[in-house]
Amino acid sequence: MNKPATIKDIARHLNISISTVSRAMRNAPDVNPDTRRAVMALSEELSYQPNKLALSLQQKQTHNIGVIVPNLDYVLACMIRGIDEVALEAGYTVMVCQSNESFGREMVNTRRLLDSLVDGFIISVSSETKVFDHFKKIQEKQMPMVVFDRVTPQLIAPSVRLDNEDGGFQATEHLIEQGYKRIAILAGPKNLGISNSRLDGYLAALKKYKIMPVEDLIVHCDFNREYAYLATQELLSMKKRPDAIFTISDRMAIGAMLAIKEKGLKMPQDIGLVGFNNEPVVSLVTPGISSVEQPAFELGKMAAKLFIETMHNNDDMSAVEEVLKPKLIIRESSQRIAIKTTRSKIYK
Amino acid sequence: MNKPATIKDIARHLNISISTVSRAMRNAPDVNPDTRRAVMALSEELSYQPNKLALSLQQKQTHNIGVIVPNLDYVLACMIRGIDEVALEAGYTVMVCQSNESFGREMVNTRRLLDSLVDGFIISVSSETKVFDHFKKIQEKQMPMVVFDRVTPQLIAPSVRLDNEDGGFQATEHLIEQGYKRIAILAGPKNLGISNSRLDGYLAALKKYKIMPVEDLIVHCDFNREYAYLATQELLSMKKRPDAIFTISDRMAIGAMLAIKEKGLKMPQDIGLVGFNNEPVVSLVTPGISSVEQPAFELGKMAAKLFIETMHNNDDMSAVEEVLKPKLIIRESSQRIAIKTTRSKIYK
DNA sequence: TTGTAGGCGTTATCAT
DNA sequence: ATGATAACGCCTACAA
Repeated sequence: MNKPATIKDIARHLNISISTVSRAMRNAPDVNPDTRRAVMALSEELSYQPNKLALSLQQKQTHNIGVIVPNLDYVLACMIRGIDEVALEAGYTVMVCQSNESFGREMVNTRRLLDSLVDGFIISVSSETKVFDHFKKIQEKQMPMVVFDRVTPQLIAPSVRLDNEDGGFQATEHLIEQGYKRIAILAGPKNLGISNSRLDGYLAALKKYKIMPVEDLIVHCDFNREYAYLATQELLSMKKRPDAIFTISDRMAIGAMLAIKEKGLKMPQDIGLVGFNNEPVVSLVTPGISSVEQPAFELGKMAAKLFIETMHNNDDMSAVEEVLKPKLIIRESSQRIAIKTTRSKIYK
Repeated sequence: MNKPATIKDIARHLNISISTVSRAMRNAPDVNPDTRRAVMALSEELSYQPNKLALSLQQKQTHNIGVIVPNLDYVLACMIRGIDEVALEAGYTVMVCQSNESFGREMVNTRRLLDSLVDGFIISVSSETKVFDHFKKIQEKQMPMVVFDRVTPQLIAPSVRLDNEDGGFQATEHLIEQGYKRIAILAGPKNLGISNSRLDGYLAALKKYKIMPVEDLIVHCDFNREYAYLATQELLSMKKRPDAIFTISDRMAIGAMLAIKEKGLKMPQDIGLVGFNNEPVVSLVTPGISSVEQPAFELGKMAAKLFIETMHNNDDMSAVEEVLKPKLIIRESSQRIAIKTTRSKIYK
């Protein structure tokens, strides 16, 4: 109906100049209190809203942050909440785009946001991505860019990530302490950084306890339930089957659990199981699955903080690398010592 | 480093006027092929990218859609994927904002996007929201607005939603057909539309089979696991306890299941259970929980389609109301007739 | 076929 | 304390 009011309209109505209105609006020091009051009153009446586009065009910044994520699963959603929290506080609006783990989609989204829609990016790389030119374009434009969660050495930028190696270590050490001897690992795809780090942690734990790693117990498989299910079936049909499995994601843990149950094995007595992420589902299945918890919300907040800092700081921050510690949450699937103390807690 | 090139730069380099460059860029019909080639070549070389802000300012449209959602849970994430798919196709970029079920946050987000950042909205209302002024402001601005998933009569706008009543009906009828006699319902908060619709479906099914509804078996409780757990404990401690429970969300179903297991009752023999949403978790617990599946991805696509239509169509579309049918997925928790045929399917 | 001029809504600079 | 003017990058009459 009535198109939105502009400072021009206000100026005309009040018979003063545009610049005065603009000043009054922004609480500039040198403007007559009466004038300001008049301006405020009228702008209220016309329900004036400053036009962000014009402002952005003029100031060459949008106060938007582009967030590119591969999907919207539980952990990522938590992280985004964290990003959102801090960004809002700092006066930024977050634009979330999901790439569906697709390289092409990731490129399209990045390019779109790059077209003067955002001041910078907070990025978690799609698993399909092996070329990083579209992200490098961001850096060429001198735009702030923070990488989070899925960090890769191929992308030199300030980053926030979990100490994945420590996560792998904690999980494996826990299994060792529970008396498991032949511990297998379902690692993810070989090209994924988090996959290898968690594997490194696993190896480090074995080393600490002077256990020789067995090649057949180290299985690389895709990041989902079906593959984990199949891989576990194979593991369990070995002549010397593993007596514990560490999977580097909860979804994989669920797959493993299905195979274990099907085989008629009991957790934690016959076999131990530990997952990664501590998604809600692991506390809902029976037995509850132990899992390495990520401080996802915190991690998101940290990413946004780092972004803001990069924004307001002209120094090169690309060497900054925040690393958060995970925390192992122990449930029935891996706890065979002192079982009695945990039995009571059926709920939650 | 080098600030982005503009048509102005190109014009200067080529010693032609800005408008000619502009025309060449947009494949206008009346421009000399040679000129065009030259322009194209140079714009390539300078890696020219049109400035979206300037364009939006000039054309008064941004080609962005604001999507406001209460959270990023499984179902909503699917819907957003659907929205994204269609929007991208139509040349729109999606800006997702989550309100965290908070009224205040919802207002802030809406206002921010309203400030000339988007051309319109696709909205799912937060559960906390009881006043709709911030959304009405959208309509006052004559902006397209589509409501999806959580629809409310207080917001007159084109909408896409699930046939929640039918979902409630299907779930309840299924339980009746399986021979359950005293069927309880864990409904959500009374002020939520989807809650009441699913309850209506429940009542309709009872009516069809001439079963008198029992007041004590109709429980309103908050939309989460804890409350459902407590409510179920109460139900099970009644002298004439229900022999089946229909919960209007899967999270509630999980809560109910915990209470049922704790009580030592077996599903589906002693008691039947049906949830709503068909989230992945219901197929992972033991026994698998039957659940009403939403065509979430489709629903999202539909919402975006409706949005685009509203956009390109000046007619009043506020009466349009797309309703999609849900589909009951039957698992072990409710199937006590012909159990043998399902037993084989342990996996998936 | 091409160029000129004005405008989109805002701020910044320089006068007054 | 206030106004006039140019600029941000682009488009669209209208004129040449």
